[in-house]
Amino acid sequence: MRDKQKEETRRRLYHAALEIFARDGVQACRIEDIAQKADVSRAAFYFHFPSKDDVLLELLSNCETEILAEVDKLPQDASLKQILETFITSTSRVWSDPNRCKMLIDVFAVQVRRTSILDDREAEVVRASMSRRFSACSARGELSPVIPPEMLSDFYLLNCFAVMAAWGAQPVMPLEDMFRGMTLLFMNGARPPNAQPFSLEK
Amino acid sequence: MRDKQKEETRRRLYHAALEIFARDGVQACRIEDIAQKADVSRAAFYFHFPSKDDVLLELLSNCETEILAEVDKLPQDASLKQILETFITSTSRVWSDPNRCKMLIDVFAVQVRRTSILDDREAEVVRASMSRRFSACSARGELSPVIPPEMLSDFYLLNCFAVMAAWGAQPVMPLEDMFRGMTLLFMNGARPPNAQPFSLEK
DNA sequence: ATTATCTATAGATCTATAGATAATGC
DNA sequence: ATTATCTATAGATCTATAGATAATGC
Repeated sequence: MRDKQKEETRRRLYHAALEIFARDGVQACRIEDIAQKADVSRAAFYFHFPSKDDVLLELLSNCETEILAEVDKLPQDASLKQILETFITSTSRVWSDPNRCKMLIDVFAVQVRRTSILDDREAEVVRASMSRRFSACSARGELSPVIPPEMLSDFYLLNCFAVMAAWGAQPVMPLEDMFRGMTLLFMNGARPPNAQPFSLEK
Repeated sequence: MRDKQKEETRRRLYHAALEIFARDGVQACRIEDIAQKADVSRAAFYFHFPSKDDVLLELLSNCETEILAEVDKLPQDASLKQILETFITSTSRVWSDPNRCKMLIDVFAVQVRRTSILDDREAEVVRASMSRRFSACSARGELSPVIPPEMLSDFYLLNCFAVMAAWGAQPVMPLEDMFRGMTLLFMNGARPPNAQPFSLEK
């Protein structure tokens, strides 16, 4: 009963925060307004969330769970094409939500600051899952052996985040189309189709 | 004389801020401490910089100027290889500085939040210059014609920033080596060397 | 005299914490 | 009685601004 009340308060604060973020901006908004909308004191907000940023990380975590729900339905031996198609479709659906997309840039910025990009892979479920998928595909020869598959996966996800941040700032085309263009670039490279492999001096 | 005094105060505040950032972290540090180190009042800081973030943007701008000084020495018709070599060498030299590199993640986060990634290309000198270089290379057939060269340039720079942020968090190898690996991935793609071009359904 | 630079300070907001309230476990 | 949740509040820090000081231009 006490636990239920606690979760209910936390849930109200979470949704109130997202509303106020969307209205005033994450940085500019006052925690007082969030608490007021959730009918609790300002200090109650801090009891549940150390800071505004932690609300954004929870939003990210919820979105990741939604995305993974679809990707995890694929069989263990799904092809890279299937995996990326599914990931692109679900990610663009989840983040195209007109309220969520306003927070994309802030979510990205928090994510950058909070997690050292190379570390802590298991803490982020999408990162962990995609890393395993990329490894499986690499073992089947679907990826270049030059770079470790976990690193390829990290670079791919980072490019996805960049696409989302860019799209959040200025949605010139559907998010899904931007993902597709970036994915083809990631897989095929920026050199012309029939050119020799690109190399550097050293 | 008044101008000289103003610039001198601003310069002192800028360097004091970088010292305090390196000591306490950008988010955690107090502006009071910066002002104290520069021997001015806290309000004087705000007179020169709207916020801590603006100090970081000035740091970024100074680094960009250093990097461009070398890239701009190259002839108009420099090859993509020459351009990327020069960019990688100067960028890794500029940011490997042990004091600067502590701020890489914060600089990246500010950059993400401040500039909508697709907009305002001319405001950032490196972005503008690399965009022109990529366009010239594209016109000579050195880049894939599928994606506009300005977009390729943006993606490349974003990957550079990602590499820097990752390296700042955990420098497992020299920054320059990370740049080289990322550049080869960017140009050649993640598919295996002799595979067919990767495509998606749609 | 006017203007730009900077200080002193008021008011807003945040962060930390002592304590009130109500649920839980004995 | 003990503990978890939340409030009230003190103290820290930030942001905005009125005004002091000193340089500039007439």
